[in-house]
Amino acid sequence: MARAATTSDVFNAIAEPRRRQIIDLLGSNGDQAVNDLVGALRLPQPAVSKHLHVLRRVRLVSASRRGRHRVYRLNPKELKTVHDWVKHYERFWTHQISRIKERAEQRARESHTQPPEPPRSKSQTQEQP
Amino acid sequence: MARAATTSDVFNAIAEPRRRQIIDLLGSNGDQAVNDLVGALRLPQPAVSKHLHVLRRVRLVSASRRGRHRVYRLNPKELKTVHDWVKHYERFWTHQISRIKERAEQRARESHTQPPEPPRSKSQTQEQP
DNA sequence: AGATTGTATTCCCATAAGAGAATATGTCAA
DNA sequence: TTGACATATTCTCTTATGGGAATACAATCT
Repeated sequence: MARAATTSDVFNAIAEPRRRQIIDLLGSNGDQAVNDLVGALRLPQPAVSKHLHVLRRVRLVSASRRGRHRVYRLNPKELKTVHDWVKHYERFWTHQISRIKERAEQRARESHTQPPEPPRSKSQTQEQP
Repeated sequence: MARAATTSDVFNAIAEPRRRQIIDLLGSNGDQAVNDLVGALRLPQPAVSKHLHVLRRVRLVSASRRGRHRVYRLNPKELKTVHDWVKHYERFWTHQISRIKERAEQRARESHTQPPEPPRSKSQTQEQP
């Protein structure tokens, strides 16, 4: 199997930095026509249209005609999926107290799931990628 | 140019559902050896090793030898990048009050950036992808 | 040393990507 | 109509993916 389509998922759609940039622009400046985004992103128009196409497939944006322009609007609710997933890990970097607590729980989990193995001569080694 | 490498970025790394699953497993069950993950994911071992390789490249996990096992540990701090980005949009779905406020601000932004265009015969049309 | 277990790496394949260039479609204006 | 403008679609190309299968490497046991 190849990599999942960018349109298969919000996670895949926002993996592309340009698309996050588009989201940010629509979020901070409000609705925009394609050419406004082209100007801001300094990217050829077809590229922008293609990115918008992906974002529309996953419903992160919606489009409406306005004269000859096509105005895009952010639909931020679709980002909730991402937020919901990643917020579980928020506690790991927020407050010192939570972090200390986390480490204790971590150790507890380890001692539950990892029954002490027989002693080993060469013990654990930290590795770099 | 092709799509950015999965190892180029935390965003790209977590686009793959299996890798998010691995992160979740390491997060909830604590450190795990590869075979533990293989059992939980019901995926061939090489596949798991490859996903772990990607996660290690972006520092989402670290590995250490323990006898013949290789134990992987989650490094959740790397998810902060994602959280920081997506939390800007949190207000859009949390409380009703914020939402109403947001809509007002949105309208304000629009009236600033979009000078009223000449009247149009066929007015705006909502479109589906 | 040889066998066994745990994990990583390599090779092949089908699929899709994003960029660039060219072109098609759609809408208003004279 | 013709033409200009705004946007979308289609083509080609290079590159990377993730799965499967086979194999390589590493550590321990007998």
